[in-house]
Amino acid sequence: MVGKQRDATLDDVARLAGVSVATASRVLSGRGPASKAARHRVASAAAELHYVPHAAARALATRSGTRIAVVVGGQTAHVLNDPYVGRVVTATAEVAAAHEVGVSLHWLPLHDPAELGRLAEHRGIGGIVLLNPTRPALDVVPKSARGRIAAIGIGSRDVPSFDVDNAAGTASVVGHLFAGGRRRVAMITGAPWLPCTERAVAAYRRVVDEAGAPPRLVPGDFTAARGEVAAAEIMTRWPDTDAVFALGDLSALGALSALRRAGVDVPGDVAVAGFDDIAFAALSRLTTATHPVEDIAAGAATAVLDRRTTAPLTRYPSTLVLRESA
Amino acid sequence: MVGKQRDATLDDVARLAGVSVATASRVLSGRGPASKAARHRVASAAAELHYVPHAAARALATRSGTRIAVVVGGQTAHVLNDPYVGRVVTATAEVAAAHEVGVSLHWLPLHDPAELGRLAEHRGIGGIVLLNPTRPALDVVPKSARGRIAAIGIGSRDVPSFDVDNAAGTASVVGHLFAGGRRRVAMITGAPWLPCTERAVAAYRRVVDEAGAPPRLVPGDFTAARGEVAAAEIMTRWPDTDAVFALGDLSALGALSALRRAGVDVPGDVAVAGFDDIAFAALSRLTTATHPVEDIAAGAATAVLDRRTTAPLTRYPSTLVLRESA
DNA sequence: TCTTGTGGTGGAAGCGCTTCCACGGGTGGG
DNA sequence: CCCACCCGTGGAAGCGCTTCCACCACAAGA
Repeated sequence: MVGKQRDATLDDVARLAGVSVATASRVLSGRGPASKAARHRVASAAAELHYVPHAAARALATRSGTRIAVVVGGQTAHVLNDPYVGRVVTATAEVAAAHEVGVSLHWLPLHDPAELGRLAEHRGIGGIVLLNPTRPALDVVPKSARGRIAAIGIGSRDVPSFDVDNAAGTASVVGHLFAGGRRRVAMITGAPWLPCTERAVAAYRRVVDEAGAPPRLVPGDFTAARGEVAAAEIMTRWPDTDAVFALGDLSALGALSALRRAGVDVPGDVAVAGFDDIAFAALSRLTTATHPVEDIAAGAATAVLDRRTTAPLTRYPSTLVLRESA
Repeated sequence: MVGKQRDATLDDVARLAGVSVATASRVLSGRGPASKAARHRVASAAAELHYVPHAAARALATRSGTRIAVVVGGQTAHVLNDPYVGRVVTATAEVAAAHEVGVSLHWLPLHDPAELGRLAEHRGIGGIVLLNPTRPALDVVPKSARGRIAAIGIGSRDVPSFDVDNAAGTASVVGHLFAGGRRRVAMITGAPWLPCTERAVAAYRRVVDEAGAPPRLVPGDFTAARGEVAAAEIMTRWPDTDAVFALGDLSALGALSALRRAGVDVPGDVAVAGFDDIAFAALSRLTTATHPVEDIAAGAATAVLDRRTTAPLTRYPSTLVLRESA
């Protein structure tokens, strides 16, 4: 039987290494001075005992948190009520596990940063990952926590945040549409107040503009239901539309479904493309661009754990996935 | 500004209530004796100060964990690589947040319980939620943790676990197929080694048997890709099949897609039904039965937090959702 | 009246870690 | 050769909570 005796404590490591707990602590946490000799002996003692620091004790002593909070804005909540949040939380929980911390999920009204401030002050929280935060929301955290913890965003505009390269992804999809001979390309956007939507729309406008075509924009909200309705709106307003690009595969699939049901030949009459490359895109033969949600979330979680609050905007590449729909 | 001063500690509460920290601790944790008077004064003091116990300190003192671990069996991992795990983790993280704990996610080879035992012994873990565990896997936890923590399963057979009522759900769907006049109903199963698959298959057999029809079983694995292939297998082996029930909407959707692409009229020639009622089922007009994953996960998480390791099998009801595919 | 209980209580010792601080023995310069 | 000085070190004081244990009323039995 392995490990039947109690887990090794820092005391055990120190004793085995022949140093004091103070020294052991210093080398293991990498803070404070320590001679090469001490450093080495402590390290091997720790390895030998399979020492794993007790997260709770450490959190207590350092007044740091024991878990990282993933917070979703209230307004955004229903809109993100798709696998997206689940994927973020899952990926975060996975990197968290490796760092001896946990993850908790919070739905907060981000337009009122007070509540977020309260969360940041909370002694149990060691870091915060905000989904699509606004600038003031992101700013309130360091202020409330007085620099104790880091907060970084996923998918915000001009603040430290991680996200897919919306602009490039959008450009590649829309570009492909034109390259395929389409000329009247409409777009179903994401939730209008989200930064990622803005970026994507801007990219769409640019490509369409370069092609000398007029933009055809219909607001969306990432849902399949809205995609269905939006597709109908598009075909009513601009019957000669020959391609639809939806921000988010769910909406794209909704549009695809509505179009086909209306007797439109896809991709014959109208091409349809999405963004995200969710599992269902493959099944439905949807042309789209990838969105490495897990990688992004893992990056964000790692940054928060490292207290890298000043991380630059990090954009993950999106690659085009060609299938039958466009 | 709210809460700019440091969070209230048990000491503050005790002082305000005019009792010792020992007494305050007793009433707040509900353990040990306390007079009505003390009980009341501590309670109101705590309320007044918005006291929230420091999870890390408590965990340190009680040698309990600070997070609940969600573990997915290695063999099961790739098979559950769909939104399912994400939904479980998300729901768990949400109830965990209310209890001042976090959740971490672990992919472990459950056929070798040693690793799981190691996890159970780990000082940071306060409870374990196993996805589709086998009996030995579930048993190793209390043994390794010596009763320190609770482990409960989601979707296991005859052990304390939470799950949807697979049998009833399956029966209702298959029953509906027969009620609609179908007579040669095939089934695409889930991963064969999972208990939930067994239960569903048994229910399918029963209904088919009562209808005097022969069973037509093809193994599945919950994926859309497998659903596509399985549908083809079915139509080859039993060309007169007039209905396909797949355990899991992903497989059902895969089957639906493959069938239509092969020129089969659904639901005209062949009816297709699934199980889970995932978001996409609605979009594809798939008839299915609900699977309240979030409720189940929340129930499991709550049980673990309450250390209710001896919980009985809890089966959540599944309701039939009629749409166009069957 | 004097034991024996009670149920309620507070003091104090940890849980495992970090970190302040004082202290030692080596260097270098004067 | 002595005095700074500094690097490396260990002692010890917490972090906020739980819980053992001794202790104090009282109330009830003898």
